[in-house]
Amino acid sequence: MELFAEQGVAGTALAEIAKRAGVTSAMVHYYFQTKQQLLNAVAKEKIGGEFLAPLGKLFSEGRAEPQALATRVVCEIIAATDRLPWLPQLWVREVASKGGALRRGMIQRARLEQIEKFSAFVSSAQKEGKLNAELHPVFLFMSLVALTLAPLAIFNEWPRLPGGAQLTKGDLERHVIALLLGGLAPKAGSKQRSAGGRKK
Amino acid sequence: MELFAEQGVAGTALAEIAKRAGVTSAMVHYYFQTKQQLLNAVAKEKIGGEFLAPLGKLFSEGRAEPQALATRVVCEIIAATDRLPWLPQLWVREVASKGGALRRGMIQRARLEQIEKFSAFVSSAQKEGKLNAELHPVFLFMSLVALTLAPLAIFNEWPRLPGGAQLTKGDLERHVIALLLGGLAPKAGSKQRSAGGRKK
Amino acid sequence: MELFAEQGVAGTALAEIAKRAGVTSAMVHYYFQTKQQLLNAVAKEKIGGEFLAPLGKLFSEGRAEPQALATRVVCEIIAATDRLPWLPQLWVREVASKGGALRRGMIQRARLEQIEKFSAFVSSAQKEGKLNAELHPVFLFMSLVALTLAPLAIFNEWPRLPGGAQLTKGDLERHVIALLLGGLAPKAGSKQRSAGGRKK
Amino acid sequence: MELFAEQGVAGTALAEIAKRAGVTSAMVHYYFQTKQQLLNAVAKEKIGGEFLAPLGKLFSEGRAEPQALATRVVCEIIAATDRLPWLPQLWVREVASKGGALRRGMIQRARLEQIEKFSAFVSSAQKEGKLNAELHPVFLFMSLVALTLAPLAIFNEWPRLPGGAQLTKGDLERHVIALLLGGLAPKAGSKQRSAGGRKK
DNA sequence: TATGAATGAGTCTTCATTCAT
DNA sequence: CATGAATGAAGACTCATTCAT
Repeated sequence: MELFAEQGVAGTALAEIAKRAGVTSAMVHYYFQTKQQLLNAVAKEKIGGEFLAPLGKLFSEGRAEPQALATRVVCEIIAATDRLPWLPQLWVREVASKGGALRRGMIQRARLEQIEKFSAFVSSAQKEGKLNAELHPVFLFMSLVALTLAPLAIFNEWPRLPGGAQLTKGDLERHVIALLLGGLAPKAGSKQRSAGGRKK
Repeated sequence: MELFAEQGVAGTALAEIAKRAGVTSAMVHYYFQTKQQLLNAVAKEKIGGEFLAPLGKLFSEGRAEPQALATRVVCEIIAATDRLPWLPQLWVREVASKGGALRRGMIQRARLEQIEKFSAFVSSAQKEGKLNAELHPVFLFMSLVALTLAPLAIFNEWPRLPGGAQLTKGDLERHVIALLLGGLAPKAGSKQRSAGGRKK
Repeated sequence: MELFAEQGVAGTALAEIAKRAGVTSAMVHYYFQTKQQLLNAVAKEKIGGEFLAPLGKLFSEGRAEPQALATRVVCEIIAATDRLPWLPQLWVREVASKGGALRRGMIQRARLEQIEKFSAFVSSAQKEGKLNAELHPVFLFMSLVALTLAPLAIFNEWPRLPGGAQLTKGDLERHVIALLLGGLAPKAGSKQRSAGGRKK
Repeated sequence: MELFAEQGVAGTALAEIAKRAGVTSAMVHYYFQTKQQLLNAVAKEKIGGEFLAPLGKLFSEGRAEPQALATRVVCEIIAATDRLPWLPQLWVREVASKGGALRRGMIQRARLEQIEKFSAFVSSAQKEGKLNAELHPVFLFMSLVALTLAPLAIFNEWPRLPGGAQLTKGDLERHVIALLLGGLAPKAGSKQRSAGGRKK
């Protein structure tokens, strides 16, 4: 996963993986037949088992407030990147990218298992007035993921800030939660109209 | 840019680009010396000139309210993807990805040209109490980009929703702006109960 | 033999044979040491035992008329392909082909065991005027084999005839025997002069 | 063609061909894209142009006696192997063998272009009583080819005969023509009865 | 007797790059 | 300015063979 994340699936030679594992590339074929199958196997185990599964539990558990749920989701995603440091990179490269090697599988798995539950929950919270009604349930899920994984993918090579400080995961977590808590809160009255419409 | 976005830089043979352009690959080398330089040149012109430059103007223009600025930035990014349909893909693949072919250049350029101005503006707005003080200026910039480009990169192949509806850019724009307007608003009271942030 | 005939010896992986036999490829090596030896062993048993041996008997048996012998040889060869459906293919591929895996062994075995007896018999029949004197004893043996096995190897995938009929082994047998009986008969008079002789 | 004939198409590495031609294997791909296409190209030119085409002419030319035609076909085939020494081997290996790399193409081409004309000619000659009526037109064509090419493929590595003499193409030609002239001749009366029928 | 694990050598194929023309 | 020809380096995959168990 490290190599796939760092160099992309296409950019990683099986021989390199084999070397890192202390074996020959022929042996990798012996066990996995093909590069794609190696990826599938290891992705299912690592991403499915150690990222999506725990995440899914949050959705299934007790019906918390949407705000609390979102907060926990963000924390869970960020915490997952401690266990799986390659996750953000792999996500942008192989899930978010067109033709990404994990895209089809992940989107389908994520969508079926997670998003529908989450969407339903969001929709009902919106109807109850507990959630900003202008948010879109599906995009909200993407937003959670994008707000966390994309910056993590980027700032891991981020140059020093002007002041010299380095960005931390804690900073990101606070930022995202702050943004979300504000953004999720239901609109007070009708005063705020969704400012800028699009032309096209 | 289309080919780079669809197949990734590494996955696109120079010969393919040459063919699409109606020339030989030897000629591409004649003008650009190397694949990387071709990429740099065309990225500078296309991304620098048609995406970052217009975006930079927004920051330099009149000192708007932060909320209004964020809204305009989001609209501008999404509008840019009409002119540059390959932008979201290229961004996730080659900017957001470790080792992405555009990463170094883009991050540096973006950082120098945009982020510092933007950060300064955000910081001062926070001090004036016009902006949620818990947000992080640098991450806020990333958030704007991630909230728009990442979903655009993903949902262009998104399967039909359960209801059968297809997601549109307009949906995304409304969603992101709604999230941001809420998230940017300064905290009203002490607890995080703020039913509806209000701008001062 | 089936796999060797269908895909050629070189084109058949030992693992495939092992799988078909319900064992591991390591075990095939345990018993046969090497692919070539496996082939030799199985060819000796199958081709030697079930094809060449019965064929040899015909030559050793009572001294029939050459015509009757040839007829019986043809019938025997064609009948053998009922028991050993892979025979024609294996013959063209691995015996008739230069570098064929069975070539050396088969040619030597066939030559020693069969051809000399057969040649002697043919020669003496020619001297007695019972056989077309222009035939060549060694080539006559090859002709018998080629006239039967080559068409069988080919027409097993032969496309439908124009009329839609499918060729059968019976058709072939009748054809070959008709050709041979005519060809073997001693020249009646002087009418048919072997038109164009070649020098080289 | 030499390498393909000696070692089979599957057994010949492109690198070997390239070496023989004094170029790199990458260059072979530059011109032919793939091994199969190289084979197709070269087979079309060599077999199609230098073997099948001249052969086809014989069939199209003046309506000779069947015997004369068969004689000329045999001579032409044998003569072709002087120009194309690899022909017999390539024929047994890649045309006659199941899964042979040239099989589909050759069978189709040969069948369409040659066999139907030839069959029609044979049939009509049979009806006119000029040709042994028990022969099968399609098999007769195969017989001509098999009687010549198969022995040529085999005896090019044939060990010395007992007497020490080496077989020559001239010997083969005389033998085949003798066999054919006898075999083609119409049955005199009813004397010769197609001896051994098949059981199955 | 049997096999799972392992591998070295080799195959086809791709591609950025070079260069003579 | 432009290109056809050419190639070295690399990559995925295959397979006969070995060996410890």
